[in-house]
Amino acid sequence: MALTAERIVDAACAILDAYGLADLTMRRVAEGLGVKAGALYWHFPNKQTLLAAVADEILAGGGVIDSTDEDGLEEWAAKLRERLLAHRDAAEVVASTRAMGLGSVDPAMRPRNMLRARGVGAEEADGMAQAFLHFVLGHVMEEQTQSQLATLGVVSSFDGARSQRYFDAGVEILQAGVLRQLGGTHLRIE
Amino acid sequence: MALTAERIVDAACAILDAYGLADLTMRRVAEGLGVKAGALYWHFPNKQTLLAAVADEILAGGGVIDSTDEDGLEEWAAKLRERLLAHRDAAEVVASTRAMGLGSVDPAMRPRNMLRARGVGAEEADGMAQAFLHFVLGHVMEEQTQSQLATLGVVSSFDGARSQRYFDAGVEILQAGVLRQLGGTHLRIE
DNA sequence: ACCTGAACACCGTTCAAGT
DNA sequence: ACCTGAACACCGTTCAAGT
Repeated sequence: MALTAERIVDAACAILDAYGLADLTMRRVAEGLGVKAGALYWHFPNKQTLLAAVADEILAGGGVIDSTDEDGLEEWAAKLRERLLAHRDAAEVVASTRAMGLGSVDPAMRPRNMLRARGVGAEEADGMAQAFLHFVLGHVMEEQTQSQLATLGVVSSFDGARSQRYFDAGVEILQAGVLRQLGGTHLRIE
Repeated sequence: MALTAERIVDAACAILDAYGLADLTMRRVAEGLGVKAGALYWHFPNKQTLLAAVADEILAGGGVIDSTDEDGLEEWAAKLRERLLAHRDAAEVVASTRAMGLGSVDPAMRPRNMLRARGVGAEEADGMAQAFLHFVLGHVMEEQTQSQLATLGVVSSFDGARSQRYFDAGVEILQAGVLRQLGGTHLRIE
């Protein structure tokens, strides 16, 4: 089997899911492919770039454009959260990739387009989309580390239902804020 | 000079400011103090704990409780951002420390108390404070990596004014969302 | 073109031994 | 009590050399 970028990304994802970001090392990815670590550097210039490809895989994962255009910001946020929760430490991977300016899948594109389609100006839509994205990433990041700590028995237990409520509340606040700024005419809650 | 936890934290902060989080290693901190790396482990059980102490220092830094109680959420957010921008990679340090459940300074306490003082229920205030905090941390995290990348010449340049506008816009959206929920029908979190 | 072998310059952490 | 010396088990990355 030839070593391809895709196979490397898949192996990296498998390690991420099974052991977490801390154990996602070039040596372990190589080992999972029956290859030496140095071989990976023919396909990726460095670890960061590989991680960015993993982030892209996470964000693009499953249905490509399954969400109908009728969906609102709340649905988008919920779907992004689901996608992140599907892979261990995914929020951290995406957040750091994003911060470094890497990754070709921009998770803020959809909300930005949704807002623009409803008449919001370019910069304003950008700001709103970023606010949503920062909230989702921050929330899921904390969610994933907390649940991980609970699994390790370091902390009592992780209350998933409570976390879900906090997420919904945050999204609702953001949604309400957007509504208010638009004069409540362009957007609908729900 | 005796090696104390405080001196170690100060040395770590100095390295953080000068070289960034990537270069904040136990060995370098020790070197800065004219001591061997192993010595640090008599004062801190591990690197994470030292980093948590650094996060506390960053958050508590300067005026302890200088902000008057008359300040609103916007002022709090602006001050937190300022504090984070004062140290390189500070947002990342605080975010990861927070996610791990470490650190004794809780940056969400003030906004939570402010909201509670205005009659918001406990869980609701929690959710709102978290939404604000996630946004601020996410925003500043990206701000700091972007400006860092600009310094390294990797990316064209960092537009501070634009970033400031985005921050203000995000805070305003959140503020508007909170206002709306306080004014009209209360959001039910359950 | 694609991968191995082997090294380089690091890490965090531990712990006997010194003082 | 507090720190050194020295090791252990790793890292990411590079690159001559093999095929």
